[in-house]
Amino acid sequence: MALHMSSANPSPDFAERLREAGLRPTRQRVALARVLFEGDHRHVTAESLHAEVKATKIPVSLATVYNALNQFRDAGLLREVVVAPGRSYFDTNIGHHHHFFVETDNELHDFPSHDVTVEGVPAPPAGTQVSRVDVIVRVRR
Amino acid sequence: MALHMSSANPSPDFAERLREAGLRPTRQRVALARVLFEGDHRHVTAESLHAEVKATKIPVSLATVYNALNQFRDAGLLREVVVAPGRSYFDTNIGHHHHFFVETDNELHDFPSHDVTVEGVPAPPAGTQVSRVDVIVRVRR
DNA sequence: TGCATCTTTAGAAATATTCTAAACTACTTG
DNA sequence: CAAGTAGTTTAGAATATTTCTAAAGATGCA
Ligand SMILES: [Mn+2]
Ligand SMILES: [Mn+2]
Ligand SMILES: [Zn+2]
Ligand SMILES: [Zn+2]
Repeated sequence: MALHMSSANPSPDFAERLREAGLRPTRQRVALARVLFEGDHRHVTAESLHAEVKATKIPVSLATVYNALNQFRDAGLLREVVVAPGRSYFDTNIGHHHHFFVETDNELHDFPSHDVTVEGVPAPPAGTQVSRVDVIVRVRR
Repeated sequence: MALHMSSANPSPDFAERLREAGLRPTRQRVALARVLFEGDHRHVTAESLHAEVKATKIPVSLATVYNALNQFRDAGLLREVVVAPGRSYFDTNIGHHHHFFVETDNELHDFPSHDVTVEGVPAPPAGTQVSRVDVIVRVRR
């Protein structure tokens, strides 16, 4: 019986992916990319990612985690989802989708947007262009 | 020619409204309620509201503004809209509506939801109930 | 290998929000 | 209307998140 391949990463050459994004593949950035991108899609906070990477014995400071997350986001490798004051998640799923946010336990779950339609939104304010539409469905237990 | 009445406040008895919400109508809370509720709908931050109320010569601390905003929100007098890390707005419009967020100048604009439909949202995670659906249309100049 | 440039880091700083505990005030009851 | 009490406000400290600084370190190119 064959092992499953990770869905989105047939050849996990993280150094190459970073170079393509215009970022030097440093030890810290490669370690962060590996944790972020080698498995299924994730929603991480700076703190949670920092804890995970430190557990792999690669030395990395929290400032570097913030730097890298902001750079990855600016390069289009991640998107940022803000659900509550002081609760910012970085999302490795950069395709079109929306979120359930379970307020009672601070969990974020994806749902695909291919079935979701947001209709009837009026024209944006004069002189502006839409950059993204976020739908957050807040739920509680 | 008659003066217009403020749309939502035919009799602006703020003390009474606070009592109905289970809050003692203290000098600070009445002053905050007046600024928040006497005109049209508003989107304020704790800092901006603090500055406004201090300008009316009612002494009020920033801690009290935070306390009051959280209490007003918990009482259903306000809702909170989080658009970016560290940018939380309190919204005096508690009816169903959604927002344009102009990222380039941190402005929040309402749009009515009576024309907006969000369709195709899957069933929420098992054991949870939807408390609210937020649609934020992010735009830039 | 040498060098310029970019990156990482510890620690300080900035920002936003909450907490503490003491002083104060609104409502109740006599 | 004079207590009494429970709720409220406050300054300042604390917490939490994120960014900045400047010095040391790593990367990639010649
Ligand atoms: Mn950021
Ligand atoms: Mn809050
Ligand atoms: Zn997601
Ligand atoms: Zn609004």
